[in-house]
Amino acid sequence: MTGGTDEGPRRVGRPRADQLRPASGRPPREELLYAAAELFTAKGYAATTTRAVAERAGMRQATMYHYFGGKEELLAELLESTVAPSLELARRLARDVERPAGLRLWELCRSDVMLLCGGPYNLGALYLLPEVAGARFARFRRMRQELKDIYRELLDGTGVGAELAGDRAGLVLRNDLVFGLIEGVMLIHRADPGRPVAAFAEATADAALRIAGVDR
Amino acid sequence: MTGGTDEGPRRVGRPRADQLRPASGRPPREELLYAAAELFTAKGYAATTTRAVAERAGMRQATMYHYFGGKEELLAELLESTVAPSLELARRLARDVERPAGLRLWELCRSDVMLLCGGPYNLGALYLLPEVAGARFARFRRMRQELKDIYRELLDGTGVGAELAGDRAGLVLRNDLVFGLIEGVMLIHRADPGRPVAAFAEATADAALRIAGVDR
DNA sequence: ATTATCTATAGATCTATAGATAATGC
DNA sequence: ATTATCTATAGATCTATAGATAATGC
Repeated sequence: MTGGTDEGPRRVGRPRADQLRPASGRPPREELLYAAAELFTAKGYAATTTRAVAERAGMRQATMYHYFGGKEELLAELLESTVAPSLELARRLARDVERPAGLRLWELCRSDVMLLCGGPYNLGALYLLPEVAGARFARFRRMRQELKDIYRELLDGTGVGAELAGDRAGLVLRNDLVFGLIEGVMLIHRADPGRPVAAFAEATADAALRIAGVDR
Repeated sequence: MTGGTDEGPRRVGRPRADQLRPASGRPPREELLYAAAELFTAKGYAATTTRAVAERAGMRQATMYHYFGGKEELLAELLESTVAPSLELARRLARDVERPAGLRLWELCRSDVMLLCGGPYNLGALYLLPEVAGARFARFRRMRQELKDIYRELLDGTGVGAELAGDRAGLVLRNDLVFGLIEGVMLIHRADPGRPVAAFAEATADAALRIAGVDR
């Protein structure tokens, strides 16, 4: 009873107007990223205003600029922080040459679906935004490309490459189909957001391997 | 030599400023739809201004309002006119009970990919816009839902339903996966826009049936 | 002194409407 | 008279910056 309730966090800086600070306990920078993710995925990037992001994060519009240079920086950071863990796993799987490539490809697909659909908001929808093609997001696209190259490496390792008898275009096409299914998984998740994500991720990874023509 | 060159089209109404009218020969309403399709698919809906649409169509911003009530009306018409031919084919295929369901499903997938990727601009990208969830586009979404129901009807008819032994959720999931692949086909097309579309459409239809678990 | 916030606002849009204008049609 | 267009603009934004303010830290 005497102890640690959070009545006064003793913060540096001018207090916020009203009781704007949200109860989440997240630091402001993170709170802004969460707010941006929710709004960008739900309404799109261009349709989301800096005011909407800031106020959902519990601060006034101008205060956002204390933490980020602008809207583009928010999206860039969200994109890169989404693809980063996926790329990390992919690199690890690529080195793990003991296990069959088909299993590793399946695992990568499953994990990516979890990542894109499993969070509190649907990060996968970020990949569908037309703005991602913009120059500001080149770094994200480079990371995404490296990830895709690992998909191809794994697909090649399954023996599909041999089956296609050196038909390079055919291999690239299969990889594009697999990668496209995963990248667009949000379209499927949206159709029934209530479906348990873990089972959905496995089913989607199964589908990806069926597309690939791999028996796992 | 004497005859019908198009020097003076004798148009009603005030002439356009400068030589704004484009050489395409399309009527202005259609020209606006083309311009909107190009811009919406390339830059997104919210990021496209009415000025950009109008000027690409060769007229001043305000003139657009002579043909359309606003931006939303442009997108609604584009969405509906894209799904309409697909829905028409789907209805025809649903009635054509003589042919095996797997073949008909394949044909529907192939045709949808052609429709979404085959045109001069990539209509498929319209389906990825976050704005499509908006209330104004309910009619499009209803049409899209009817199309999706026919996908399921055909999938059910392939015998996958029997194989899944009345596992309704499993059937719905497979259909979501198939439909999601087709709906997101633009993500795959984007990866290599130069690929010949006809062959790409067949390969994608093949992939869809592999996802479905149908042997065609 | 440093920090996190606020208020206020300049400047740049963007949409939609009002009303003028310059053709053809009758 | 009708039509297709134009010019001009009101009103509503939206982004990013300037500069004030109210805390803590030393």
